[in-house]
Amino acid sequence: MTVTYEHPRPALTVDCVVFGLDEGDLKVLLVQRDLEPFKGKWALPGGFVRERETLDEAARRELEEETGVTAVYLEQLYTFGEPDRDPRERVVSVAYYALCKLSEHGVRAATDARDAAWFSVIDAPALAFDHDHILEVAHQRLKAKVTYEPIGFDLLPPKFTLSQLQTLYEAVLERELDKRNFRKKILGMELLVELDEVERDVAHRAARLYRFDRRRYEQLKRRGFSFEL
Amino acid sequence: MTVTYEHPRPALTVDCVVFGLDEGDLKVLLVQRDLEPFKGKWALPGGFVRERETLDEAARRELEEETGVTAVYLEQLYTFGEPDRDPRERVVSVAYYALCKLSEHGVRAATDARDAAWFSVIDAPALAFDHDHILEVAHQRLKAKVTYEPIGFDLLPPKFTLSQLQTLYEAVLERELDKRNFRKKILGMELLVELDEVERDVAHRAARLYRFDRRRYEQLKRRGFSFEL
DNA sequence: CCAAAAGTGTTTCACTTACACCCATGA
DNA sequence: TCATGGGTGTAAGTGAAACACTTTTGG
Repeated sequence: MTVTYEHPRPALTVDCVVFGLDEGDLKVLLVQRDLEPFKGKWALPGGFVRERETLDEAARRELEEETGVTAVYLEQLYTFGEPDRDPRERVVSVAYYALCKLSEHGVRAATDARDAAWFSVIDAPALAFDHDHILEVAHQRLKAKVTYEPIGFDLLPPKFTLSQLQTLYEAVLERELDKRNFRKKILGMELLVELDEVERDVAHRAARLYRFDRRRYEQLKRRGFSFEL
Repeated sequence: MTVTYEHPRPALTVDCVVFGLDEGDLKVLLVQRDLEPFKGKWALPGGFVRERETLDEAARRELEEETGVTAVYLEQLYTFGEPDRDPRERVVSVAYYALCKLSEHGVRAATDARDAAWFSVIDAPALAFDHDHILEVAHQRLKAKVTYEPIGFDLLPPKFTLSQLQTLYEAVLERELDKRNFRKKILGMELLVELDEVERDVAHRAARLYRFDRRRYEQLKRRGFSFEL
């Protein structure tokens, strides 16, 4: 038996809010539009979902095509479907947010891709479509999520100092943290592995490097442990 | 200037996971399909998004059309877009979850609408499409959200006893709570108004009735208060 | 008077918070 | 030797958790 349907079919896109961390500054990756509408304006990377791909795949693909960024933490954020969010026609957009290690992607995004660049999240330019709003929602979500899931590590290089980690949290949460209490809490979770290495090329005492033990986290989580900052 | 686009256009639907509370039992509202595919199977209420309505509006409309339920807490949950989640063609579904006072909607849903009925969330029947999965995700979300936003009150009648409230939390969270600690905590938030009324027609000491002071909650929230169970 | 649920305080323990100085290093 | 951030402990306070009996009411 075959059934036929008649119903409107809005266009479907994915858009990605990609966060990166640059020296204590939370940044977002934007692309400059080279087509109308909003030609010349900055926007979130994204594009149409293809026939046979999942939404997650579409987000990853568009991100890679438009900015060269790959292999990041990626999570669906929210779906925006106001009828007039695109002036041409109805376009429903499934928004994602992503975290990436700016150290590994900073260059490619600027060269490889058409017109991609990193902007500070505070004082980003006015964006095309409703992308300001999407960015806002993504930032809120990141702030919330970072306190109860250890996703912050996806913004740092694999080896990092405790100060870098603290600076990351201060940047994302937009408030200062107490150094001793922060270290006590983080180390007390036993999710970090202390490496036999220190940072290099600093004009002061070199800090010890750590790495995040993701395997251990998964293990603890299964036993009911919950990350809490 | 006119721009024309070529890209696939999946069908777009909304589906609603409606929760209700029946005597300490968390229930979900389902409709029986009267068309192929999955004819005769139970499914989440939902349907196609119209040309000029927002996704939220579509969710509310479909819910009302299919089950008669109105005026509930409604929040977007997640968008499901696996290419083969619908056997006919590609259908992307924006899922919502809703809370309603079963006391006010129990009857209508069973009579007014085609084939709607309430099922216990634990031991619901196997559902059409990927609706089992959607229900699962919604339940997880509800469990999480109920601990940091006072949305549980949307499952209770306007006037309720502390025991009812505790039973609600126990049902949603699937664990027991300590009576004295629960009351201490809830009353300490000063979000409940003690009424000059007690419950009626019970074969034991009648409990005092309370109502949730939403206005006060909004006020406190703006001052930085955060609900936490 | 019995059954059933309402209502009520205290103690213990763990965790959060506030807080300041010495150390190691490279310039 | 100086400037810069690295690294460390304790005390006080707050909030969570455990726990049992008396009261009220209707049947």
